[in-house]
Amino acid sequence: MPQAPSKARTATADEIRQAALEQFARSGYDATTMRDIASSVGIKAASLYNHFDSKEEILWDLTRAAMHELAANRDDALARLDPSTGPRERLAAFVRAHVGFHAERRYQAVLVNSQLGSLSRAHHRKAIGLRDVYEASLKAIIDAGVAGGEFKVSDAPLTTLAILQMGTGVSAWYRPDGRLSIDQLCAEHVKLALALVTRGPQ
Amino acid sequence: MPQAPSKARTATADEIRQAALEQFARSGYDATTMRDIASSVGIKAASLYNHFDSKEEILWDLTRAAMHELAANRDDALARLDPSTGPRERLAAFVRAHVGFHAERRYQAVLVNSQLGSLSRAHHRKAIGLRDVYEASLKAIIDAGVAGGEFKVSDAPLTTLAILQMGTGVSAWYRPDGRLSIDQLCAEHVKLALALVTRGPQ
DNA sequence: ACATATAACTAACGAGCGTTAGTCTAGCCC
DNA sequence: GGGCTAGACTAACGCTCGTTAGTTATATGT
Repeated sequence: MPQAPSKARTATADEIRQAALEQFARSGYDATTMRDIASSVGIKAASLYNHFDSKEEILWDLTRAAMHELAANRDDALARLDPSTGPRERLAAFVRAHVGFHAERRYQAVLVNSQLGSLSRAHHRKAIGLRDVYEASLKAIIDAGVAGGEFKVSDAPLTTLAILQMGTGVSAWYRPDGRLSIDQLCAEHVKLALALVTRGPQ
Repeated sequence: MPQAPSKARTATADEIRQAALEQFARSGYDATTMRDIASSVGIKAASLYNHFDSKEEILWDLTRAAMHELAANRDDALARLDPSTGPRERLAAFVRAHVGFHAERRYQAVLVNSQLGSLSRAHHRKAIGLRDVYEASLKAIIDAGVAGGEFKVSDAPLTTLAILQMGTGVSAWYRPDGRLSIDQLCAEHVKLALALVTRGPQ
């Protein structure tokens, strides 16, 4: 029992993280074995325990990091805006960040979107909490737009989920060699999201 | 090796289907054991093999049925329309059927949306084929609306996926005792979908 | 009533899983 | 240069998995 519990930032630990992320996202947590992960890194399964305490700890390490990076990515995008920026531009910035993350870092996105159920109960609760905060941050933008009269929505909570869900889905089908670049994808999604909060002349 | 290979429509087989559906949807295919399923039905794991040849066959039986019922549900909704019905009403009917299915039969929907990866390669291919046909049927409605000038979209394939994804997401969070009834949910989603194909005055 | 088929049971197999124990080796610090 | 430690290794444990074999009981059809 040598080193610090889990925060190890060594090169091998990062290789393990990378291999586990790809396989958890591609095949699912249950279908991925410790021997699979170790083999990708070029070591034996038992050696993984020099870097992580358990398989679930690897999943949680990855999930936690992905969710924090998703939030940080959004914060960066919104922080770049002038404080007086209106809701339309704030929504656009959120959607660009959201969709960009789900395309550019789709393995992390897939993990967050489909493997939360494999976490321990305590970690699952924390993940749901982070997700709720993330959702609330979009809802706040929409609510502000509605309050200011720039947005018109029939049901704000449902519209929030719809916008998130459109972008989340990107991680399921996006491929780097696809028809649209990430910038185009983000731009299209911004148009779609704005359409959802702008009741046209019916 | 007694009975017909797999088409058995006995009461016990249906109980097995029901139990497996719930647990596959709730916990995932890999995390559900044959002993879990058998226990829900009140029999032993070995007895499951009087009704199905393998665990994967249960999953495929359920997946296949769910996808066919999803398509049949859409066909019913569209068949009720007058042949001269315009694209807006056709899109509305599709979305009502799509969202209604994903709320009312969310276990089947979850299976189709998140457990396809556990199918054998041959079955997986068939499932992807059915999904592609389903997606194409929505795209055809959108294309028709664009061709007729009733719809204005920036990117038809992306808009198709966005509408599907909004509805698909419902199966992940809908609960029968939730804030909105299924009818309300469908009506809201129709509004959202129509907003996506109707470029307002920007 | 008796043969037959259906569908349950108990028992177990072989494989694979996450994980642990104990060992060996190479590089770093005094 | 000798001790120490990080991190790899081999071996194996205990468990659970899907599945099979063989047996038994309960209905049904004539």
